[in-house]
Amino acid sequence: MPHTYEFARAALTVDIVVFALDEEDLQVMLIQRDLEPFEGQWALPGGFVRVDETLDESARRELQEETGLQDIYLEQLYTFGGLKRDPRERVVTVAYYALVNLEGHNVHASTDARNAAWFSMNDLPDLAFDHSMILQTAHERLRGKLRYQPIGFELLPEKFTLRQLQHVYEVVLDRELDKRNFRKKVLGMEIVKETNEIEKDVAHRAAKLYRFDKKKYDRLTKQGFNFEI
Amino acid sequence: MPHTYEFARAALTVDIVVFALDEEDLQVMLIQRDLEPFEGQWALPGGFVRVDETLDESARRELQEETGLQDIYLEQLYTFGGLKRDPRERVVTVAYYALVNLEGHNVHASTDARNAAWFSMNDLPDLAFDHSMILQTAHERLRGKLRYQPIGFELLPEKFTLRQLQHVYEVVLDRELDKRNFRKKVLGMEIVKETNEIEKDVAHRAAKLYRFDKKKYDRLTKQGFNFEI
DNA sequence: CAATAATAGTGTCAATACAACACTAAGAAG
DNA sequence: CTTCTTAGTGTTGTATTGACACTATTATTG
Repeated sequence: MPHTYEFARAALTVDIVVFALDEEDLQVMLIQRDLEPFEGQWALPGGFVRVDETLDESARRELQEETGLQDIYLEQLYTFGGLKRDPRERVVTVAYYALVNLEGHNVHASTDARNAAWFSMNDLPDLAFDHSMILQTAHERLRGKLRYQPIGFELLPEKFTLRQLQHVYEVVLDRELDKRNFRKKVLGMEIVKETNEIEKDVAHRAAKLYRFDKKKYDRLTKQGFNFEI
Repeated sequence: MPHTYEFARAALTVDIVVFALDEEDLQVMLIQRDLEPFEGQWALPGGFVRVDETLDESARRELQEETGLQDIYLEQLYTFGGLKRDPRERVVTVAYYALVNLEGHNVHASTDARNAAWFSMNDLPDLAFDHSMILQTAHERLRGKLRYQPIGFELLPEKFTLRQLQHVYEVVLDRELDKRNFRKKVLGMEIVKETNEIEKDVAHRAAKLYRFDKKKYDRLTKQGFNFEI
């Protein structure tokens, strides 16, 4: 047994699972690769980490470059370090996941001469590298986190109806919720506050708009409050 | 703005937060560094990832080399990639946390001519690098995870009393639990099964020993059962 | 061997939280 | 003014939680 080993100086990338919500489904942003390997295939947005940036910075930069998204919810997910996950050489990737609302941000359909698009989580193409596994891990994490922490707001515009909020939970948790119980619970937690506006341009009675009460949320969190839904 | 950037080929390490439980406190294993930087200071066990091993393999190998521990609960925690976390050069570390029971494994007090020791989480020395932050992150994760998943068994020997199990929860969650309610809950979940043995060498009535019922646990988990305590 | 000391082991009840359930109100569209 | 669509609202039975105190068993000690 040798006394010295070759240490990995792995190429380091970040990959980002960007979730959003349309009327129906949970959506994820994918980018069509314009380079080998996996040229033409769909993949998660991401890229190499630069020497002068932290992992978080790198993830934010890639997101901005590839999708135009800025100032959104972003959280580190997991680090994937399989030996053969990139056929060229060893590449370790730090995966992140992000939540955006489609109304508030206008997402580049295409940047860097690359083709970017939203896909429903219920109708995904084959993905490059091990990105399917990363995506699955992100989906599980989102479900788990939403259950206990109010991150559903990140998928909605600043002002939203309780119907929309319920829809977030139904889509992500993949089960129907009772309207009355849901409203009781959310209003009971007192982490949304009513605005004096109502939704516009709907062909029926308009619902009140609410806003996430971050201050109250932070105060309750410090007291160890539990936001289970 | 240049068209090419220098990509990070960061040195990659793993660091492992090994938790155990003594009669009183949650304990963590630390190793006294015998090299610069931070020579003489206490640090988490860990080391460089080799080119031919995955991250998980690397974590298990380091754990084995530095503490003699094998076949224990090990889970990836978070990846720390701050620019200055190592004063020599950029080093990205993938942190893991592990749970062991002190009775079942005999842990090297010392390996590699290094000084290894258990420290109470309530009485920690200054740590090298950003290891205090890693340790804090691990502690939060352990608390969060224990709350919803039955990993408390990993800190106990194969056969244990309900008193011991309750103690795990009390120490990790840092609050007292009611004995009757705790027993009701754990037995109600049916994920422990009684052995026909009792504890030995105690100066009072001996308690029954139980064993974690992994099969039942797996079955219930697949059905989406929730193990909240 | 009797008394003591230490922990094992057990049940009830009140308060709270949860889940199931259906109708009226408001506004838009024709 | 009729119809359509979604907003908005309470009650009740059931299950879960949390608070609470005593007897049983075993080892130890005098």
